[in-house]
Amino acid sequence: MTLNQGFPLPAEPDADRAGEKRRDSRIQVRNREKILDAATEVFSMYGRRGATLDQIAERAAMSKPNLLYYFSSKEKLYLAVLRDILEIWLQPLKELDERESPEREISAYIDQKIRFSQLYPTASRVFANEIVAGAPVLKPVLDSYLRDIVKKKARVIRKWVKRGELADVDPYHLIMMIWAVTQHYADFAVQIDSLLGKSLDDGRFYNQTRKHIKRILMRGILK
Amino acid sequence: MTLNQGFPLPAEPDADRAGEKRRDSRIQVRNREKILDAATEVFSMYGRRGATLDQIAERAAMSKPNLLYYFSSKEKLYLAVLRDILEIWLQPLKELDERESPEREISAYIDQKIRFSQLYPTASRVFANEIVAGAPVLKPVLDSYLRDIVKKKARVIRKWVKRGELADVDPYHLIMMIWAVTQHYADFAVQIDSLLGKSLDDGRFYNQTRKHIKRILMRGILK
DNA sequence: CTTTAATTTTATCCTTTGGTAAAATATATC
DNA sequence: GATATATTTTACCAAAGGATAAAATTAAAG
Repeated sequence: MTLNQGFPLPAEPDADRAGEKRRDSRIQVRNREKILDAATEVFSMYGRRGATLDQIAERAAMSKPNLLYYFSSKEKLYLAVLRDILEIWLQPLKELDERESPEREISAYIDQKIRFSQLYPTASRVFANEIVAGAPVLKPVLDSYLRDIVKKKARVIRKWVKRGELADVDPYHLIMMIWAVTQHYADFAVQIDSLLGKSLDDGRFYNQTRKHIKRILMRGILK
Repeated sequence: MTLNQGFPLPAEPDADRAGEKRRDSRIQVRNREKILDAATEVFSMYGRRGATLDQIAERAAMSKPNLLYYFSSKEKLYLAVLRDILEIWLQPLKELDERESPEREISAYIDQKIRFSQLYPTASRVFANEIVAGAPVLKPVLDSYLRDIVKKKARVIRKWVKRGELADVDPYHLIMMIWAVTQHYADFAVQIDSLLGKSLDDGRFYNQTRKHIKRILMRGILK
């Protein structure tokens, strides 16, 4: 639940208790988690600004002042939610390894991204909401942290192309294409439900989706 | 600006003036448009609930009560915005024609979708926001109108597959893949800007993007 | 140029919302 | 089991936000 390794989101998600107090009693942990879960859901439906503390508190089954005891403001809570999401969202990309074959690596990457969409659709939507809204909070992180990682991984992909293991694709476009397609199934889940009555929760559909995406993309980029 | 041909959004976007009055004086038209434009921008940034009439009014350079003279509630205004968007969003799909080759048709479809992302990125984001939020307003439309059209077009794609002109792809997944990839460039424009410092407004980038998407997708689905 | 209708402004209302204060209760420590 | 600390509840508050009323102004029609 910490998941906070060195990117510049305004330090300490819930920094009020500034480094004193022996922290994290059992009840602390439980309540923070309850709140973060509730907040994720509410933020995903109403956005950072449209979400209300009352809604979040209700969903977390506690009073609003009680919630504010754990996160001293709505903004801090939102930040804490984003922080958690970003880290798991980004993890798979970090694992792209140039020493392996692109076939294997990109395939694995797609798998992980779809898995993320399946496991954390709500979190994905909070993230999507933030970006669609113009990344009012995350912009600095995108400009630095994300940018660096992607640049590094673009280099990996370019190397594969040079080695002739991959068609001549632009690394950035490829990465974004994978993001777009895999996240779509979480972010636009309602639409998919309307059209197909299915969701990634359905194991059959999950696999069909996964394979379909991979088939088209891999065919499109492998030599 | 009407663009309202028969889908069941709670009839009459701004239905107060219920069918009397000779409508649409010059000033009416101008102000409604100013408001819709302002609203689109504000809704795209803050979502249906986070957006405020004050912001919209300010951006439209008029007082809040004045705005409410044209759209009698925030909800009606939101609806009016969505109505306009959905129609242009959907238009290209309607044009898929089974009598033409899939190569030509799908290629043209992708072109149109990217063009939409270029021309109406803000509108695209309002739409994205609505869907990500769970389509609280559009759900009925997705369940009926959109569903029917997509079903019809899925049939077209299936026909191409049967004729052997297309690889064995699932029509629904293909359509959603195209949506995902093309919309991404409008909806996640900030992210792209962070990573590349580019946007579809840049003609060079626009074309590079278009070609790249088409190259990978077409390669992935053509026989 | 009136007279009528459309538009805009000003003042105001009620509700929601983020947040605080302080009292009350529960939990942990000695 | 008393004392200190952590947690929760109750009672509020000020600002923001959607909406209305009615007066004031502007535009259109005859």
